[in-house]
Amino acid sequence: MELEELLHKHFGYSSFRPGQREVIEAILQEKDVMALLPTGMGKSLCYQLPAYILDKPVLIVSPLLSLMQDQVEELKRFGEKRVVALNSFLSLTEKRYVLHYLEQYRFIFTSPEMLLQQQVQDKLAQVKLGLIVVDEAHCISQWGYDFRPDYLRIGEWLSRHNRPPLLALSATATSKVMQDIRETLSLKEPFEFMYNVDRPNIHLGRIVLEDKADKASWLMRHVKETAGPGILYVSSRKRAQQYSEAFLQAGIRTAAYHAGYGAEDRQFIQQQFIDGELDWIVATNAFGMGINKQDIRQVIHESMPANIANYMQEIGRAGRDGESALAILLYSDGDEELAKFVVTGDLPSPQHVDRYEELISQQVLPAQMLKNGELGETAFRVLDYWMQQETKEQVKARLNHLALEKYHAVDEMLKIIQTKDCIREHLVGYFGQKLQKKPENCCENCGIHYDEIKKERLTAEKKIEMISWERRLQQLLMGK
DNA sequence: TTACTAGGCAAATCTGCCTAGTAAATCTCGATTG
Repeated sequence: MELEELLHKHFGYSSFRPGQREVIEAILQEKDVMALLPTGMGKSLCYQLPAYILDKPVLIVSPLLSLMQDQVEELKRFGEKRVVALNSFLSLTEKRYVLHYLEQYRFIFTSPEMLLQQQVQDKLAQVKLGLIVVDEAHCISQWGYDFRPDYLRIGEWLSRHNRPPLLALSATATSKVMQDIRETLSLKEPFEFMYNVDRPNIHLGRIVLEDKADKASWLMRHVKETAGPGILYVSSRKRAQQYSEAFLQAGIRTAAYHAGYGAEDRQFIQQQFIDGELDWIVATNAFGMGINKQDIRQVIHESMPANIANYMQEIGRAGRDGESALAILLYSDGDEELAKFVVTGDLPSPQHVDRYEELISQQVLPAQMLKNGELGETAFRVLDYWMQQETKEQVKARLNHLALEKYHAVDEMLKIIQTKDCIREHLVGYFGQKLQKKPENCCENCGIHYDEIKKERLTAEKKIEMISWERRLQQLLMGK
């Protein structure tokens, strides 16, 4: 049967989206694949279809519990029952059950942390997997070194046994991220597919303001004059709270979103935003992964993103429907200092390294440091990982190098902000690509007609109102 | 590095200024605690 026929049979689609066919063919030829596809372009189909063709279980390593849940539900909507999320949501009994019948599932979603548990590995060794997928593989690079070291351990696990082909999926594709993925996962001469990173329908604004207060008044004005849906990214939970309250007082349907909220609240806010019940989300970088909302019209950064990869991911959430969208980065002098502080603030210090070694030599568990409050949980996890890998001096050098890399990444971002040339060209160039064509309203330096965009927004708002009869009808039927 | 907050103090009975202390993002798992 042709691939198209299989696609139609299993998912009801008549044709592939760009990249899907190439990726699937490579997998079927038992090649390792690194596929860099924008979110919302059907990344998951790249493993879903092969799962049916290969007729063997597929293991998907996913960074977020919520992402796993979403994907499990999506597959269930397609009528697939043999799908499971193996994570800490399961009770001990459930986990035991799932592990016992593991080979009977077609799709097994799990976290890196769970994957590294001995009992899980033992069981997986007995299952003949058809494909291993590392979803959102940029997390290896973004989180592995200084946040979730288990991302780096995935590679060790993979190299230990005879594995099936591996598919690394991501939407972030800087050369450094790609290199980290290749190395950590030991991809064997991978087939690589990379989409065009440019998103011509997103206008790239950059506005330099005096200070924080200036930003606040600019934002209030802007948000009142233009329509959402939009995401405002801020640098702290507290500020997310403050802005969302201010917007609410101005009569704008807004919610704050950050990791300080529980899973249920976050799910609820996210759903409200997706359903069009909120105009703005004011969020920390916790918001975004796995969000598939087509009509986000604006993404504004109130403070500097830590690096270009994050920036691209965050603005890339706008305009998935192909309609015009606006990304605005607000900057005031010295913003980079705070960004640098925040991204390196959690790294263990050389003193922590010495202390760790001291405790080891005294035959005291290093976790004592954590109990004494000598350093935070993240810092300890990172320190503990590296101290098991390398000598004291190597770890010190590594941590120093990590901090320098992070500073450098902030500086690269700053260059984008400060450039007097085309911002789009600069951004695309950072990903090793060449800009094909400059769109209208390209970027701040090429010229953006903000007034026209504002008008467009207002018309868009009316359109939304017209559609809402559907919603009203639904409410009537539901008796709300 | 920055910027907000609490607390102390002067001078006046509420307010303002200064200083020291503190906090600033991302996740999962599992052990411990109230």
